[in-house]
Amino acid sequence: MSVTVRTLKQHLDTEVELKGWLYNRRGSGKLLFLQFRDGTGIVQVVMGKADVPEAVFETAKRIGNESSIIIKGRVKKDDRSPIGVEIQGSDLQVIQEVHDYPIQITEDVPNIDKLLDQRHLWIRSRTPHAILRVRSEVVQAIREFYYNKGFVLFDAPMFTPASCEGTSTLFEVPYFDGTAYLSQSGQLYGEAGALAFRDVVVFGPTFRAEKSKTRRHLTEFWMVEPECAFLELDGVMDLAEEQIRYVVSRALDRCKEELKVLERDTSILEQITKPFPRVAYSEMQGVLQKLKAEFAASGDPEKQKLAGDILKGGLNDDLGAADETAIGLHYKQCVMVHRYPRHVKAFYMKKDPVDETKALCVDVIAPEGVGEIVGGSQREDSLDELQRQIEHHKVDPASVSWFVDLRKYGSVPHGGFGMGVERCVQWITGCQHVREAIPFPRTIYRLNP
RNA sequence: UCCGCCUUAGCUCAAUGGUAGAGCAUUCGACUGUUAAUCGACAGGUUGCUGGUUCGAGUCCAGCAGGCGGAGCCA
Repeated sequence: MSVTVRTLKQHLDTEVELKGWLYNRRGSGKLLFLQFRDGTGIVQVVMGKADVPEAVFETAKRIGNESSIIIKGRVKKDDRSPIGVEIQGSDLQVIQEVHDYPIQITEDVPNIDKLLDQRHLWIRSRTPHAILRVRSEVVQAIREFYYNKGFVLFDAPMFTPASCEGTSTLFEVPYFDGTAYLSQSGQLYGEAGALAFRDVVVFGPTFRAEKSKTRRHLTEFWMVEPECAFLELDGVMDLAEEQIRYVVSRALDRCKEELKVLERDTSILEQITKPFPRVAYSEMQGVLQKLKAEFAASGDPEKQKLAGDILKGGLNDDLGAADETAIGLHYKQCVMVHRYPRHVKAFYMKKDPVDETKALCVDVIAPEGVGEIVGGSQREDSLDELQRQIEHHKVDPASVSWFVDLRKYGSVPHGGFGMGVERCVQWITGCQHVREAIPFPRTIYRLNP
């Protein structure tokens, strides 16, 4: 019977056939331990010289890592095995023999660039395999969360006429006789969807031509962007909190094996069931000033260095990376910072009626150094105010005239947010580079493989 | 765009300005319970490129190239 490693426990003490690849081999003159990989897991095949034909034993001894093979053997319970079972091998058939596989099994991530050159092969190894399985679970959890809430999946175009957010850099592509830009957010289209379907979610890749070279940036990344009619800022925060909590719990629940392989300390992730602190930007300034003094006075040189960079942008600016790190260290939980100064935020965000210098927006800052994973807001629903902001932010009016229409024909309060899938996966898996959280990462200096 | 760091064997890294080294991987050998197996042996090099200083440069200097981390911007 042909089976997979994942289901082996259901076949105890039966003869099975496994199709896959040789992951690694240890052995002696008369006993071989083949680490066999089939994509669903890794199992040890034990092959005694006396138990198989001599030609089979010689083949098993000879073939190199990643040779494609078919194994026959009996499934045995074994407490020494990480998966509880091993295979008593009786036959091995080679599909393709390999001898020069370029990646070593002793794979930590000392030089990510060299491994990324081999990304098409590296994804077979334990660590990337585990991370990408968590990603798959995270994406599935996101889809189910919105589907179960009755949201309509509302796909936004990738080719767009112009920028959604004036400042960021866009990828230009030739488009017949003109120019198109790759989408950096589906949000504006999501707003049109929300006024048609009430609750929608845009989920797809987005593109940013930012020349960032950090552990947290990609030029192509996936973003989930819910957008809801009649949802105000508090509702946006509720939705973001509920969604993050759902996704993290699902990963903790269904990716235990993967997180074990990744040696992830899940103690902070498990705090996710507690409410997220919601701190107004103006209040956070005070918290940061206190943290700055506290870190400077601590004996820890790393914290002292961090203290120097806290509130570097001044008291009325966007929060910087040091501020986000400090917030993560202090709260050890996802923190929602709301009502930033309007001048640092995008044109479509609604102004705070209580304080016109602030926007009705929220950023969710994840702990453990990942930084911002969610940015959202209540949207400006007043036609006059939106037009003033378009002018003020120097957005091309022609390219957003359809968007302005949404404020002419049945405008209502509405809002939503965007969450970066890779940053979320980076946080959950604790992987060092966001590049590890996507199968084939695209960055400023990498387009291959 | 700016700042800092790195580039030596397939990989990870050593080497006061004075003969180019180790671990892992590969190859060969030993081993019936290994889990990144272990042990033994062989082999592996135009020290990123170009120039300079020096009796002598992997090492010092300049330029270039590639990479990494960070700032800004963002998710």
